[in-house]
Amino acid sequence: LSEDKESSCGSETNTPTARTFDWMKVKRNPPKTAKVSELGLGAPSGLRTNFTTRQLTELEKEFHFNKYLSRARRVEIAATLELNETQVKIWFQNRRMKQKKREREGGRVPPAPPGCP
Amino acid sequence: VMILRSRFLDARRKRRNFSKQATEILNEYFYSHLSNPYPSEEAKEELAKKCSITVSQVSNWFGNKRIRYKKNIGKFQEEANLYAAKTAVTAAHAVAAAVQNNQTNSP
DNA sequence: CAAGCCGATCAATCATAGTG
DNA sequence: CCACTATGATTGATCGGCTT
Repeated sequence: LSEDKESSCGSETNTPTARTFDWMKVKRNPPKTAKVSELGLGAPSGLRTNFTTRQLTELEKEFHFNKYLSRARRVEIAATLELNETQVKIWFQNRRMKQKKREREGGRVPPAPPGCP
Repeated sequence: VMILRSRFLDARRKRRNFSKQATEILNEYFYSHLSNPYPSEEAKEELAKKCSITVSQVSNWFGNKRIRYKKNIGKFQEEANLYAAKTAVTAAHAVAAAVQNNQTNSP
């Protein structure tokens, strides 16, 4: 027993400690937002889209109405907000997770024990 | 696009650094599992309790730590060695205890 | 087989806390 | 007091797995 095993490293400068493991090499593919199909579309691929306040407000409004979107509704929203259907879909996906996280982390600690002006 | 970065209303972002001890616990786990620093949900809950923070905060901490670590491994070399040594000592103690305990026990 | 969802994670960024 | 760095949180988007 006792042996240490470096899970798959090919060329790590064998330092006693701190080797290079696979998780350190993970690289995500760049976002494929905005396809190249449309000629000269202002949306440069590989960039995190910055939603405008208007878009976020509308999405939020819709979310309170429906937690899940129908295909038709999604197309409508996407067109109105000038976003891809995928972006709208992903937004709702993330929004649902966010809400769940809040609910879970919800019943928490309102008590302000130590000093709290 | 101008200065719409307002992020109006982010009062909740009144960040507070974790206690020195909490950071100590998180780093110990991180460096003792450097080959796979992905704590399970159960491990996160345990760490959260020990650190007196939420599970989400534990997740955030590991997420930030992993990204920042691999972004500049060299910058964390010292820290890595420090904790590696620390856990090594703990492991040694455990092994020593195990050996003593196994003297009369063989599989 | 393709599409949507979930859960976890990534990666870039924001805003603040800490240090010099 | 200010510049610069360390760090917690947020979030659009990706990855793998499972379901529909």
